[in-house]
Amino acid sequence: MESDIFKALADPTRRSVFEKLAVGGMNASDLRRGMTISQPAMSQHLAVLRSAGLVRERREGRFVNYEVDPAGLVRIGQWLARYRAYWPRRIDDLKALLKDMDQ
Amino acid sequence: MESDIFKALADPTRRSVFEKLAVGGMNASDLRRGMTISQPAMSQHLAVLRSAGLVRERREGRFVNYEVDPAGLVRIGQWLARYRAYWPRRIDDLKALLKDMDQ
DNA sequence: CCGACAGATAAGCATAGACTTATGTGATGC
DNA sequence: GCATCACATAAGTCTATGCTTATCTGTCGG
Repeated sequence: MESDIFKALADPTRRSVFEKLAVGGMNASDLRRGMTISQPAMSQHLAVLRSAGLVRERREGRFVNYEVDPAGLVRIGQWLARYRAYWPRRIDDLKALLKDMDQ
Repeated sequence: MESDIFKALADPTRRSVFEKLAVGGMNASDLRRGMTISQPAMSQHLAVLRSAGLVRERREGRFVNYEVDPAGLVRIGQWLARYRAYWPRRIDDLKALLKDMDQ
């Protein structure tokens, strides 16, 4: 079910790619700038993100513009919503938990 | 960073274990009921969920009671919140997206 | 048409991860 | 004390996955 999404996000390289795309859509070459990653590797990562519904592509001449696909995020949101019962009820509890998690 | 959490949830067996625990805390043996999984495998899965902060344990005699740890869910929520900008703004857009995702 | 470029795909390799069987550890009951 | 139970850990195996190099597809400028 959600395996593809969580698998896609389990890889740190793919998470950085996704994060870059979240700032703004761009093509595969632009995504590579500043990252030590080969062209095929990037292409493969994008394919994984794409089939997980986290990213979508749009052909633009000989470039392919990638952008965040909200569908993937919504799928995670839906999964998370199933466990709403375990979310800290009071703001103070959440704050305390976040403080605990920091260290 | 979040690799441990997403890796933990990438496995379908671990997601079912987590889901079971979300209904109510129980020990490792109870968790195995109805699942075709060896005792060591369960123990290993629980260790992964535990070190991802998704589950926590409480010793009870010779049993170990496992339960959902809200900290893990909150961490996912925090990650998701970073991409709030891509969440459908209007309810209608969300509904339409969910409808699209169904088929 | 052709050379250069953007990107995808193929095939091989090396490591990570999920399983197995065997054994270790600690609590319980007789 | 000792057998048993609940669980953890060790070590080995097999598959999945992320990388590499090499090659293919498709688009552009001349």
